[in-house]
Amino acid sequence: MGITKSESFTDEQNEIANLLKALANPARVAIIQYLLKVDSCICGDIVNELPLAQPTISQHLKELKNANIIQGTIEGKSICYCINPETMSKIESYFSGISQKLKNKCC
Amino acid sequence: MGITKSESFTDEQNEIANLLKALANPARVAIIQYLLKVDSCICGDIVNELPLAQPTISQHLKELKNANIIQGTIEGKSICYCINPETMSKIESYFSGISQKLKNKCC
DNA sequence: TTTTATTATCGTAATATTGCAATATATAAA
DNA sequence: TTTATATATTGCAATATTACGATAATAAAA
Repeated sequence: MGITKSESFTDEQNEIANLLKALANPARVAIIQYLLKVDSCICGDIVNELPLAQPTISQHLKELKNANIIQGTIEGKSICYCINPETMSKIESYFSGISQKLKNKCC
Repeated sequence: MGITKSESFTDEQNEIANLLKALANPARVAIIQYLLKVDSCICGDIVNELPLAQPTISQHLKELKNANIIQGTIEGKSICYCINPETMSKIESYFSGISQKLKNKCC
């Protein structure tokens, strides 16, 4: 059906799935890596960095923004995007929790 | 186009994206959580646990297996699935690396 | 106001994903 | 061998995602 049965799962399960979905694309991974690389926050030169058209980048940024993974602040006629450390930290906690639990198990 | 321009990105970027894509679904998040909860490794009673049909679960397990996030060993007439701790640890490292880098920046 | 630069939105085509019924396969038990 | 149990595969319908050209919206500069 192409439609995920979100109602069948917990809010937490859906939240994690949505966060990971926002990151689960090489272009968006590249955007995050670029945002990490540049010292200061950057704006629309992500378009010059990646081999994708401007509307495509804009769409990817929107998805990252919707998921609260990045945030953008208007700066003159351009927009400065940067990573939201809180969301990243939430994702990190999720995986470190899993790794922790796995240490006490065998397979 | 629905097609991701994978060739335009690095192997690492594609690898991370693929790992996250495998986890980016509430049913698969639920499967992972269930696998974490049960002490011993389990088999096909995931089907009884989740509100999805058996072929759907089987497909999700296949995706998790393809991504090396879980592994299954044949045990009699059933199959015992468990989480692959190495892959999980790889994902954890990726995010802890990001969080680490973010500590030295501001936005 | 007009121009220029920057980002967002719309519309659309190509492809991917999700879910399930039906069915196949494999293995143990009778 | 037949039957029962467990899992996988196939085929399909509904929906989602990815990418981009065209165009709109916004705001600074001329």
